[in-house]
Amino acid sequence: MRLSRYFLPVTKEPPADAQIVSHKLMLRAGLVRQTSAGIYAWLPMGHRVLRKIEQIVREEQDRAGAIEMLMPTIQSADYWRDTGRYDAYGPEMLRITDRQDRDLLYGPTNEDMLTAIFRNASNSYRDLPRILYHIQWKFRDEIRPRFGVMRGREFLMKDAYSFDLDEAGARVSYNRMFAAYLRTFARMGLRAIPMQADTGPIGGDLSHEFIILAPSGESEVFFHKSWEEARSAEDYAVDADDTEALQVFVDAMTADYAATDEKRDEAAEAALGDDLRRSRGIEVGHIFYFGDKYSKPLDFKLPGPDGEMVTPVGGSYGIGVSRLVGAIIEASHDDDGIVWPEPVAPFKVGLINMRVDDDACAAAADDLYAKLEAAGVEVLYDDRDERGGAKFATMDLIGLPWQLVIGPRGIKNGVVELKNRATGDREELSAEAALEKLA
RNA sequence: CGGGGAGUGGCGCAGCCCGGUAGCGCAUCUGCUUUGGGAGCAGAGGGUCGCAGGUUCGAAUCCUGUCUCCCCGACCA
Repeated sequence: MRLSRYFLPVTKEPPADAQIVSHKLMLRAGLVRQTSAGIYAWLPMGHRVLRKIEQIVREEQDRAGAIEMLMPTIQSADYWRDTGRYDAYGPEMLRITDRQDRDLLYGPTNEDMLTAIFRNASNSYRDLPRILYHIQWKFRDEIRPRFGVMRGREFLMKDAYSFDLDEAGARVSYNRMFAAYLRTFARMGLRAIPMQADTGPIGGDLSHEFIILAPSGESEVFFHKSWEEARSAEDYAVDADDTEALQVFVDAMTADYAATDEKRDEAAEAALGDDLRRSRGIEVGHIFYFGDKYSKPLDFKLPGPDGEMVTPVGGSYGIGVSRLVGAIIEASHDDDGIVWPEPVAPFKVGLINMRVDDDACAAAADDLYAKLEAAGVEVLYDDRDERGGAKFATMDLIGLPWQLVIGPRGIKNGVVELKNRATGDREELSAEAALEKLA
């Protein structure tokens, strides 16, 4: 993409409304624009990041055996009346009336609808277990939206729903999602810590929040120092179809203490002593088991293997996709701007032509741009008629992992400069070598 | 929802108290010079001051109402 033809409104100063660093940077780097309280338009650059994150989530859901579908944003109130949640949900749900005076709502979640759909379309225990998911916009009329996309009213969420014959089966589905979540966040360059969370009226231990450590986090969290170690997706490699191995994995990942403020265990913390860490955290995912909470009121029963009717049990599993954009920036930035982890970066390379009016420079940059594109490298080519300093500042702000600089100085010596945004390391090398390194 | 604050060119702000017909920085456009970390000089364009009513000869400024946004708190992907 040529920057001269792109839509990337970057600014030196953020609007006064923005408080936290990710919100400021998202506005300055031209990722989003606010259109109402807690509602955002995703500009081209932000949209690319959102899609990258969404795709990683999708791949890991698929790997875990979940099946993608898509449900609507607008739901009939009847789905919610059938589960008894229409009156229970409260003002956070945006209620709408259509021209026939039918009650509709903008979905804040989809348990009610999906359970009804799944119930009507499944016939026996052979249709279980299943995990279905979709990635769709939600609306929750938050009392006070804030922190940009971190607590918006409209947000993109991946929500999955499992259906199993019994609790033992549900635990397997739960474990699949548990492992998938750790891999998902690790692939985005995030260290997410699974923390015991409230299970509500169901009880049990099958509820975890996945927390990213960041000073701007909304909740205070406490954990064993072992979670400070960096981990990659490979550290979370486990065969989702190997039930036993999966349980061993989950047990290992929940062995070390980690709790949110609400679930603190003073005795456990005292036992940790100096190994206890405390931080602020951002919740990027939440998984929980809810038993027959929805299948029962919907009278969802299936003939079991022995001919007896069985009420399936389920869980739901959410990831805040749009929130992750903010969370990643909170976890990865410096004074100059965003530092995108490569897997979620909107472009891999920022190609800078230092002197647009220099024929040799322009020719070399055009050539390298064409070759990068041909090699399938996602490259943003700054071909604007700007001074070098302005281009460097823009590139640092938008945080692409690699900056490839072509200027008269290097051209003279037959080299280009490659800079790593995260480390600041620069090296001079031939255009061919740079191409090979980036392709 | 309770408490606080703010709406003035794209962004950040001043002007309001002490009414007299809108200003500054950044950004934008043109020209010249410049060109490896947000250039300099000269010139130019762009707002009628959230909206509605009222007071007044005259309202961005005073009064009333209303809408929107932000911050703190209780709640949450």
